[in-house]
Amino acid sequence: MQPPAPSPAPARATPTRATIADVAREAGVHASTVSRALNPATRGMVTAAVAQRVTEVADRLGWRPSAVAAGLRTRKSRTIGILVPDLINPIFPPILHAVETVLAAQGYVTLVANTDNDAARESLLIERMATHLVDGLILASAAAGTDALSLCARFGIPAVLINRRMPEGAGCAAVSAVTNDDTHGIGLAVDHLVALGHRRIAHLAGPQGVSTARDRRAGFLERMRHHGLAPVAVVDAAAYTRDAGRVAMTALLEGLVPTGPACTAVAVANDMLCLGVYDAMEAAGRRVADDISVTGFNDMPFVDRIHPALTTIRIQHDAMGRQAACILLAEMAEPGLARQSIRLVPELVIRASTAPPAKGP
Amino acid sequence: MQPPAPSPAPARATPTRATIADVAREAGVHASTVSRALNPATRGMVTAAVAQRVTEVADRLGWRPSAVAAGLRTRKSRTIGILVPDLINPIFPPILHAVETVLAAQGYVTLVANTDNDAARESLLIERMATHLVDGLILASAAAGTDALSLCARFGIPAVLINRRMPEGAGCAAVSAVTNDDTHGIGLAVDHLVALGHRRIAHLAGPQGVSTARDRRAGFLERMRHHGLAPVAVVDAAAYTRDAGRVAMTALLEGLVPTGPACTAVAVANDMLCLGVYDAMEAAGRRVADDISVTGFNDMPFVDRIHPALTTIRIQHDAMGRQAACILLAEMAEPGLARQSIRLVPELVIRASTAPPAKGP
DNA sequence: GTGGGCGGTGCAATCGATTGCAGATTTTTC
DNA sequence: GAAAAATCTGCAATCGATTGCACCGCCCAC
Repeated sequence: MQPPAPSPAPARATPTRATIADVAREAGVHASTVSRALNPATRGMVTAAVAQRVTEVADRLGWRPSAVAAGLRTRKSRTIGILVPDLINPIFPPILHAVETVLAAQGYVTLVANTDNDAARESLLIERMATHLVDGLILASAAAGTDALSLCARFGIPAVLINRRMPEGAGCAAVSAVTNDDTHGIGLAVDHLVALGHRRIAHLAGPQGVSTARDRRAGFLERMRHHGLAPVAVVDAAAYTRDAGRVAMTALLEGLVPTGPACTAVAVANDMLCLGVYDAMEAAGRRVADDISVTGFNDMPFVDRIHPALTTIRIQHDAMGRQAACILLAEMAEPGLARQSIRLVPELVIRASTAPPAKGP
Repeated sequence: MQPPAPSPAPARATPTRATIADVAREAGVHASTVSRALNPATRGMVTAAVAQRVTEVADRLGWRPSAVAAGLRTRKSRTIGILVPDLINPIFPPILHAVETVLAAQGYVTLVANTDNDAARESLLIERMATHLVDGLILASAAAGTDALSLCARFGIPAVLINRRMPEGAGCAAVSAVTNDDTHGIGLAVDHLVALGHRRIAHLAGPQGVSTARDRRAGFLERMRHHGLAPVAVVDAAAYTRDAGRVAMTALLEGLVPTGPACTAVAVANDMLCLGVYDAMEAAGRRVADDISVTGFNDMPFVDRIHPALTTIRIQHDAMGRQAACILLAEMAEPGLARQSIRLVPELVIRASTAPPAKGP
């Protein structure tokens, strides 16, 4: 553009972006001065007039900073990685949205990836993100038997867990976490069922590799004991998926798992599983609420519209995302900061999937 | 680790990653040789023995390439940006998942961001991604009156549209797109309703700024004409949200929009709107299917479990994501490639929200 | 036996921005 | 009015990997 060279079409072939050197030349100052003038943090180091002129030239030339070049020098990419076990599960998008909103406001960009609940894939993704020099990592995919945390430590990447904690043993104090009070939450479901008059209650648990499943299972048993009740049965689903829920519930209905007398209610570990529970009950000709009451967990979007509308435990998606993002920002700014573990309190949402037990035949 | 220096804790303070220079020194070769040995594409340029030795040393030192440094030199970040209007809408996660799977297999990492249907935010995000030197962009957020495409052109970033096209005028030929055949799809819904015996059919359209809404609206009108029917009413929702659907349907039910005789069926532009339609009908004491049949669009997850189960148009989430990713990869590799526009064909899924019209009173 | 060819390596420049240091200028202070 | 301090700006090194070019041997051929 500036040298009207005889070369045919540099304009089209290479829309070469202006660099800081171009701006410097045009503004008649040194590149370092341009850098200082354009960086809000260092603007104060140059004369107002110079800053003004440089800014104008930069605008005119359409200069955009290269995060890559800056990142190489500063070892900061202004990029945060987020690992999610399964984006298809509707509880994650709202959490992600909150995280992204907080981070975007601070000028960060987010690298989102699905682990598909696969530890190997998770490791690969963390390595790749390390390669891209992410400044921090938000892990919603924590599970037992995973290298995630040790990889982060090895690469020196600050991390915050969200929704799921690490298993107790695995140096859980080493990393901050924002989770729900799952124990308390499932207790609310038990209380509600008991209050309705249920005594024969089963638990459909999640995959025991993740903390939400373990905590809810333990919380269920504890709260049942508190009420002086013995659980009719506890079945573990293989994954937090609709199909795993269907399979587990089918097993429960067909007596394929050791159970006491037939249950009148089942507290399910998660809403996604509940969809499968509904499927299984429909297939078996049993009616939700009328025959067996069902409670979920998460209050994920749209479960108020399924039939019958699901009684569930509402978690604080938004607060969870926000808090995690804030903690991560704080720990990135000051790595020595004490780790914190925030437990958000969930609430019971009563809808139509729970009802008093049918009077005995 | 290797030099047991007296300095207190370099291990903790700076887990300095090994660089290519460290590997070179340790292996007794020049850095450029290391680079060639470690890059699969250039491995052939060095002796097998050297390659072997370098690889071993790199492993031993735990060397990881710096995508940032490489990116600065090569002007390729191996990063792809994806812009989504609203991640909360469950049709996007499956699409994203498909895109991510294809790209991850090629070693790319994805930068996902929500535009929240806000043009300014979209521009900001594109600029930020340009700053991070994304190699390509997948835009699911295309809407009229947006700078997205011109920004991409300015920054020289290849882009592929997905789900939504650009408005006809705006140089639509300049960019590839993978979309649904929305016109055909909504026609299937009309055909189905007509076959059930409906004659008084309304259309609840989406926000007319986006192509899916425009095409479905046009397709609806066209197909009605084909059947020799005049639409009872056409209402535009303000956005593709549950609440906008409720508002629009309420207006329709209360006769706030010019309508002919009361409708017996409404073809809705999208499943998310349908949730609001159900809300509005419930509030007005009208029964879905029994009083008014409802069809959706997208077959988003879980609409088979709402009550009554939604009759809708199924789109090919997975194929859409895959194709878009493949096209983008191809265009990145060969920028001169002719643009292509792929139109996927949707299918009708009949469930319980549609029924023959009630016999007149 | 000498020249050409070629495969393998090293050298050094490069990508674009940042930053410690030093020099130049101005301002403040006694 | 001179010395000291404060303020600006330029210089050059740096971050880590890539790559065009040159060079060095070695092999083969004539």
